[in-house]
Amino acid sequence: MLTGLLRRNYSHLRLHPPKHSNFTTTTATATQPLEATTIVTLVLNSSNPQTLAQSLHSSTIQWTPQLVNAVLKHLWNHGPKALHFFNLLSHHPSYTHHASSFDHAIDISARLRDYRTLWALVSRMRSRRLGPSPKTFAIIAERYAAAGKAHRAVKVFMSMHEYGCFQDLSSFNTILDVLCKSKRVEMAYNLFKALRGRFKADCVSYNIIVNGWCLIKRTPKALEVLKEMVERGLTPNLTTYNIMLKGYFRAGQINEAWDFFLEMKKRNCEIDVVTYTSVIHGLGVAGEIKRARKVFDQMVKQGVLPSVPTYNALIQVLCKKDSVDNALLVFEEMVKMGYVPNSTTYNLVIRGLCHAGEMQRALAFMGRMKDDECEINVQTYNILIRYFCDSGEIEKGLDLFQEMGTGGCLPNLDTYNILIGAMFVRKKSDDLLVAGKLLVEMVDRGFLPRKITFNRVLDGLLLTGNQGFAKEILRLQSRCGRLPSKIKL
DNA sequence: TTAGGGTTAG
Repeated sequence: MLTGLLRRNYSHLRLHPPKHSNFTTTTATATQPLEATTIVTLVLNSSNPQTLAQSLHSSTIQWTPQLVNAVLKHLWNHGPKALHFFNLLSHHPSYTHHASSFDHAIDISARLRDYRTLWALVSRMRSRRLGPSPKTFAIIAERYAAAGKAHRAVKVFMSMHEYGCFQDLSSFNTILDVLCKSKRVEMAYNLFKALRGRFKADCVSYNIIVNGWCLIKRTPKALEVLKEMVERGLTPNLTTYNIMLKGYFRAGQINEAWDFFLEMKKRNCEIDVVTYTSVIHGLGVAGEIKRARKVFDQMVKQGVLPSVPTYNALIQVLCKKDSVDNALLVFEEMVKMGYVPNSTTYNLVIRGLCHAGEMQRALAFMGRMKDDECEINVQTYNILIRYFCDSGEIEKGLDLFQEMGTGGCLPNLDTYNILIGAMFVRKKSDDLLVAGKLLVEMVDRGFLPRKITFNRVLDGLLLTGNQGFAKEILRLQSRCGRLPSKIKL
């Protein structure tokens, strides 16, 4: 009965795209082969594994690793379906998976925290002599670290040789970088000190560690490592200096950053576009728009051409600290100069417009992305959905959400969190039902909601008299291992 | 996938 009620009131919130959706008109990835999006629709709509297998095994589809990888990429935000697709295709009579597709499938299982499937895939890969490669281990280590299992990441690295994959300096550097990027810098530094002799740590290894300390805003530590590097006879390069410069800005040490920049110039460092981009961004974030502009003009005079990221940096800080209209002037200027704005550029402008309350102009830019064949990504949708919801136009947010379901861009964890959060503002009982339905759907797609999300939805459903649905959610919460400690089923 | 520059909000 409950599902009937939901279907009646919220049919606009489709769980799956309709059979004959306007898939190709809403997808922005025009560079992908058309077939990939067609196959994605097929996989998303099918409920019968046998019929799906038949379709996938039919001789009309010319499978290539590129096509398989494109489909997996599209299904990235629906992990269970992605793995289902990968498995069905594993039984194809003549096609066999490429190593890169195995890497994708391993990446997806890791993100679902389905470690059993992950290691089963690694075994299959090995028995078919397709790997695992250092890249496979980089993926696995990164996912373990991102899931808060940094020790497992290190263990995986240490056991690589048991899978016929020998550790060398580059895989050592990879694990250091993985740990640093997940903010486990202390652990990375200890591993580095323990093994730097064995692997003959190079300039790259030191740069990774220096960057690690900078990422957690501990610039004195970064300087210490930099000194150590020199003492051991390694020469810092431009990358080292760019890391340090960015680190000062990130830590809010604007004067130190500026002095460091001047020092780099004085010492005739071959300052590059990355250096200038960091300075422009750093000054802008600190509110020093005029100085940022000056540096931008200066770089052109020095013969260093701005890049798309340079324009992005300037556009972002203008949106934040100046005005979106000035940012738009820069946007049009870059286009006139022959630069091709990327998704980030558009997203920055769209966010700027949303922030200024110009929702219609923001939507117009989304249309311009389509015209320019620029990929509309999940961030683009998330920005617009968030601001529509924040400004009380929840229906428009839901419309965009629905467009995602039928387009080539599936919602991610952020999308669900934004929308579920928005379902509480109107204090409408029906909204809570939608929140519950979104919660069910996100779990179905392999996302793990936070405990607080479950609790809020549960409270809401109980308060609005939806005891039945609340019970269903509670069971779901239990299955996800997110049960509050006090409650027993 | 061996290192550095745009995506995040209040």
